[in-house]
This record gives sequence, structure tokens and C-alpha cells, in this order.
Amino acid sequence: MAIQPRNTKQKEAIRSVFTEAGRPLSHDEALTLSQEIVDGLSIATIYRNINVLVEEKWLSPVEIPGDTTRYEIAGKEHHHHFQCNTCGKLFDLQGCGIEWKAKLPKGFRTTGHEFFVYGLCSTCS
Amino acid sequence: MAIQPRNTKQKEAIRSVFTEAGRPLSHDEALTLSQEIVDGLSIATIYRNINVLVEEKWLSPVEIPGDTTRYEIAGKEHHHHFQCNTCGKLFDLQGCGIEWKAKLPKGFRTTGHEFFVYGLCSTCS
DNA sequence: ATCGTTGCAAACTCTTTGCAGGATT
DNA sequence: AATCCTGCAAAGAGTTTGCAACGAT
Repeated sequence: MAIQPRNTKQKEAIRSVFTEAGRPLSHDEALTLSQEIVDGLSIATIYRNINVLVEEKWLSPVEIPGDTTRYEIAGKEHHHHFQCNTCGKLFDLQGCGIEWKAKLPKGFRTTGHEFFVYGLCSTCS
Repeated sequence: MAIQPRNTKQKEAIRSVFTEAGRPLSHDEALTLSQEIVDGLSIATIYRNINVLVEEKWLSPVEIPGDTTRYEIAGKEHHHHFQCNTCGKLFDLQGCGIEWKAKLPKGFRTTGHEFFVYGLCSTCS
């Protein structure tokens, strides 16, 4: 028989911080925000719940260069991200908005692309 | 007094694998290739020498999403990279070749961008 | 009462560092 | 001979896992 998930305050807190953040969060960001709701919530619980939420396709991992993976609510349409050089926070960019014409080496085939913009967010400007 | 660097066969082997690879290498790739030249060369020596070569600006780190940092010989002009979905190897793309027009949120400033193409290399096609 | 979930601590992986022996100058 | 560098093993950081206690059903 399939497991019967239970609603714990920790789980609920974790889902709510992603819903309210409006941007992708790291494990540490999710921990800090969740602990404001449930005191003593542990980092292991963050890792476990994020992994479950990714398997359930409620969250999607956002892998970025040179920094830990962020997670965002799944199901958004194709888009890219902006990272602030100062605070490190990740933000969504609207739409894809990219055209590229790089020459591939012979015999290479393309399946997708990723794009990141760097700069200063409005708070750090 | 500044330290007087010495030429060891390990250092020479590490520099040669980057010179001959023609693409950015991970620590593990550099280890495997270097051990074909100097038997028993240790992973600590790889880490130490890569760090030194980066400080000397002979190598540049190439940070990529969701995978360990690669290193390439420094001084190339602005370019981006292709990663093979199957073997994970990273390859250079010629020129930048990107135009983008994503809308930034209000008050955000841009300082740079990164771009990655994914697909299959000629060996894995 | 059952059994899914949590917090803690131990285990793992990746990277860095201390140290004694070995190699280069 | 002096001292830089290497290999080994231990130490750190980030992530996962085992386990006993807790808590939702």
C-alpha cells in the first residue's frame, strides 16, 4: 500500500515559504524562512521535504553556476534567471528572450540551453 | 622573500593535460589524465596545483550549473560552453553569438551574462 | 494504536590542510 | 643543505541516512 502522507506544521511551513517568496530559494534560505514559522525546524527536514516536493513535481530544481541549487515552484513556462552579485538572491526573468547563433562543432546536436543574467538587484543597487 | 616555485613532474603533467585537452577539465578529469603521465599523482596535488594555476591566472574557473567547476586555460576571448548530456564533457563554443532582451525587474542593473548549450557531442551522438 | 515524520547525530562526499618524507634547486 | 612539493590521512563543509521519540490519523 502506498504511504499516507501527513500534514505537519513543518511541511506546511516549507511549502508556504516557497509560495510566498516569489523567487527560487536555496536550502539555507528555505531553512531561515521556515524557522520563522516553526521554531527548531531542522536542516534535515528541509532537505527531506525539498526532495519529496521535487519528486512530487511541486518544486523544480534550478541549477546555477558556482552556487548551490535553488528550488522554485514547478509548472512555470520556460524562463531564465537573474542573480544579484551582492546578495546572491535569484530572481525570475520574464520569458526566454534569447536568440543565439553559436557555431557548434561538427556532429554535435543541441537539446536545450540555459541563460543567466548577473548584476545588482533593486535592494543592492 | 617570495617563494621560489620548483618544476616537478606532477606540475608539468597537470599543465600538459590542460594544454592538450582543448576543452575545460574537471578535477577528476585532470586527475585521470595526469595519472597516465605520473603514476600515483594524488587528488590533493590536483587541487593544490589548480588553485595555484588559477591564482597565477594561467587557468580560469568555468562554473557550470549543477556540476563541478571546470578549468580552462586563461586568456581566451569571451565565449560560452556546450555540455554533453551523456558524457558530461564541456566544450568551447566559438564567439558569444547571443542576443537577449529579457525584461529586468524595476531597479535592477546588469553586469554580465552566462549561457550554456546542452546536447550530444559527436562521440555520444 | 499505527506508522509517517522529525530532530539529532553519524555517515558520506567533496575539498582543504597539517605533517613528515622526498625532490628540486 | 635549504626549502618547496608531494602523498597520506585527518579535518571541514554540505548533504544524506539510521534511529528513537513524537505526533497525525
